[in-house]
Amino acid sequence: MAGKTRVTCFGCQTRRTAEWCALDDAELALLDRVKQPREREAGTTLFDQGAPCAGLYCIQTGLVGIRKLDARGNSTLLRLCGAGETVGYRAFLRKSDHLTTAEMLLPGRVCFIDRATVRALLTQNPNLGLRFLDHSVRDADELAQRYFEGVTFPVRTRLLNVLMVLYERFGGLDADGRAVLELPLSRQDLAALIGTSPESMSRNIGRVQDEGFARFEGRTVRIDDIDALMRHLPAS
Amino acid sequence: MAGKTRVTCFGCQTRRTAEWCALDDAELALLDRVKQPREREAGTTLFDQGAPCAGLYCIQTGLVGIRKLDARGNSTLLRLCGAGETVGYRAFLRKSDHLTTAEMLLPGRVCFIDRATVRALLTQNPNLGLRFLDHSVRDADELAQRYFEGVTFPVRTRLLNVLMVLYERFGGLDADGRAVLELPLSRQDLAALIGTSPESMSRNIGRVQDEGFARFEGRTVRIDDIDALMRHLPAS
DNA sequence: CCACCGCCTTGATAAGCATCAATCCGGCGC
DNA sequence: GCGCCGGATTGATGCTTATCAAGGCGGTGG
Repeated sequence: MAGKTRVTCFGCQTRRTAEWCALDDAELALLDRVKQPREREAGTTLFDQGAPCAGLYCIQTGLVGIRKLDARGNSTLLRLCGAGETVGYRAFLRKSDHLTTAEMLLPGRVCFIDRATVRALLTQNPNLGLRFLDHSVRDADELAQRYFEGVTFPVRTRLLNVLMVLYERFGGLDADGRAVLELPLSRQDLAALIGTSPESMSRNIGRVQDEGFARFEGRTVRIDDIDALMRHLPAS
Repeated sequence: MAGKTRVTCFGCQTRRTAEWCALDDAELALLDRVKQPREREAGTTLFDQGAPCAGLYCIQTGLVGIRKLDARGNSTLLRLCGAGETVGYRAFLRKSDHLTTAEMLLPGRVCFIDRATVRALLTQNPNLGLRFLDHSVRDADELAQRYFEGVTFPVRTRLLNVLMVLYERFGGLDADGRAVLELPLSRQDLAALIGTSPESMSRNIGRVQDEGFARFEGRTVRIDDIDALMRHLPAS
């Protein structure tokens, strides 16, 4: 136990921004009792495309990537999920197999909540369903936006776009007050995130560097002039 | 009134497959009282991208296309909605402006249900929310699939794909037992539906004709060998 | 009938992108 | 150190697609 805090759902900071804040104390106690927290390494999967849905996964720390594959080995990152987010809920609500794979991109702690418990909580507390409804609507809106960008904008534009999105989520200012972003992704995952090949990603990174928008050193990105970058983006 | 049937929500055949089947008789009576049915011509819009959400639209007959535009005139058809479907619910649930435009592609009758009524019904009947949750999950799944196809498959494959989807929905067999599909869309809308230009659509139609998959005569498509067509599709 | 207009097609051209292949780089184990 | 391996880059090539431009085709209204 030494050095390993026992985190209850009550004390879980991320819960407040998530679906589970709809629960009352009794329901939360149930959730706390049955949840199965587990530390997971980067690269491991929470569930795999085509597998039946065993339950939900609530991310406490770390980063999860939602992937979609096809028979010929094409792979795409549909979205990134961070602390507080619950993944796997669509297959659960659909009552069918997972259409995607959830993979740990950064190590972290994830709680598993079995199907039966979720079903019990959902029937007992209608507000929980409404929270999932909110989540699903946001997901759908985001996917629509990504589809639109995917079929209308070239790779360079999508790259600049995703850089801004990642900056808002993972970026900050360095000691000199300059914008810095530590990418939580490999180049090939970055490519998969905007739906292109690693080679095209590499070339376009070089291109936006030549254009002076950003400097890439490994996984750290320095953005010299954020305003200039944003002016080059299409109105979103 | 002659020749114009007064359709109540009770008698509405399409309701049974839609969100509103969650309502009891009293709630249905309320819906029937406040709903505003209206015949709409092709080309008119139910709501426009950027406009505030006034309420929901329940399609009785006809076909509605959900469009997304950007400042530079790019247009994409995100999805087609037919009889029984309710559109505009995402903006309503998000409590913000519409992110898309809903346009009549075929003429038909659409009922408008104002915001206040929907909100009242939603708080009163938790099952209604769960129905919308189902709808939203299906939308999100479909959009994920479309995004994946959009960034991984070339136009020809996406065309064959959409032809099969449209065939399942609008197709049938002619007198000789051959598969026929009457397209409810212009060529440019067909192009917008798979995220390409009208020129590329035209060329790829010619190509699948040369390959013998289908024959296009105006908006009617004759598919000689459906099995051969399906074998050429990537495993979905 | 003719002019007009939108939709569709076709052609020519250039840009974007995937693919294959070779190379380079950094980390890790031996 | 040395070899190995996966990720990343770079180059060469060809396919795919967008774009611009021109022309056809089918309506509708004068």
